[in-house]
Amino acid sequence: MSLRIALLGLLTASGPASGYDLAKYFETSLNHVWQAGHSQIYPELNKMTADGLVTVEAEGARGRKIYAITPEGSAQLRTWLVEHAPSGTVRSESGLQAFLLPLLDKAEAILVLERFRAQYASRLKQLESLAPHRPAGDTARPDFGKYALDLGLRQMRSTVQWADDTLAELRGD
Amino acid sequence: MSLRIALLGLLTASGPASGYDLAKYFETSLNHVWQAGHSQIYPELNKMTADGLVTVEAEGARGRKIYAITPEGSAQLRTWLVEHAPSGTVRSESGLQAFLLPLLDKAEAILVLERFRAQYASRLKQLESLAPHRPAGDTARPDFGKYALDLGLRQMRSTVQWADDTLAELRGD
DNA sequence: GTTGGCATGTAACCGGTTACATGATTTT
DNA sequence: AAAATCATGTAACCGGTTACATGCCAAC
Repeated sequence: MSLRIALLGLLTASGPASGYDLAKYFETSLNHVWQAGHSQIYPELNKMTADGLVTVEAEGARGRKIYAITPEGSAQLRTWLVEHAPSGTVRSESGLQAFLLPLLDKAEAILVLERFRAQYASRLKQLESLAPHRPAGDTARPDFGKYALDLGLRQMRSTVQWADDTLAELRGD
Repeated sequence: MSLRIALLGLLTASGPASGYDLAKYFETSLNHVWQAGHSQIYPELNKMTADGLVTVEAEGARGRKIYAITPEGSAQLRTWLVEHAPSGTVRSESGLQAFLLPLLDKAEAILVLERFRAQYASRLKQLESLAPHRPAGDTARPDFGKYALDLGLRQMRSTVQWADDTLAELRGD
């Protein structure tokens, strides 16, 4: 379900786009929140076309298909947003490593934490370099991604901060 | 893979336990980091037995099987912890809703955010009520879950804070 | 003319969820 | 005697990942 929603959301944010474009948008604007590769996107777009949520607006060179969201697609997107209570399931390999840290002796734990910190710091940097998605000169469409970006930044920062504090604690013992 | 690791970690943290016990530990100690239901756990324990990572130490009433981690299991757990760079994939329905918030008008966005805030606030409360897992009187084993709990608390707090700040912004406009 | 990016697709596999199924023991 | 909880399992399904496969067009 959520893949559909994400695709409908991106189509709304960007206007008509191809599967290829959408795959790229996943990598840039939506990457810290959801991700999907082309092998998942293309079949889904076909199903969504069959279900009337998107239409192939035009076909360009190299078999390129431009999809546009339909009114029914918009309606479904809106309904999901307003009605769907997001599932609370979390699966974080990093969190699992944090949980298991006490298994290691101090020196090893520090090494694991340093790798952890580096990974999140680089993701943070990446997010910081990401300006909210808005096509140049477009003031009509709302500022997509702005809130999610802020949320992502805060979460990344507190995660890096945790790693720093925990490293300091381990080193200080 | 990670399910195995989580099971090995729990067996290390708690000592020998049944699949049923482990399912409960998932709900309590590990819940904010990883989750798994019994239908996933039982088959996995059987596979892990076949692979020599755990053994059925004893069989109790009602077909209860007590599993213990083997040296090979410990080795594999340790290797994963030290060597495995956790994958950065994130899939957050909440984050997706945050991304899509600009689609809604102010009143609706506030409703969605309030639900969001309530959900995370209750998860935060739940985490706060969770003392780090340590069997009474046990000082031999390290303090499992302590770090992961701290990390989880920080992440929850900054998420709730984001919701509060965003609500304030929307209401102030 | 060959390399690289554009563009779409399929198939096998794996991990996780939901639902079904069964039976033993304890509590009320 | 009935209800709740303990305890283990299986099967169908679904979503996501990896790998395979193909062809077009532009730039060098």
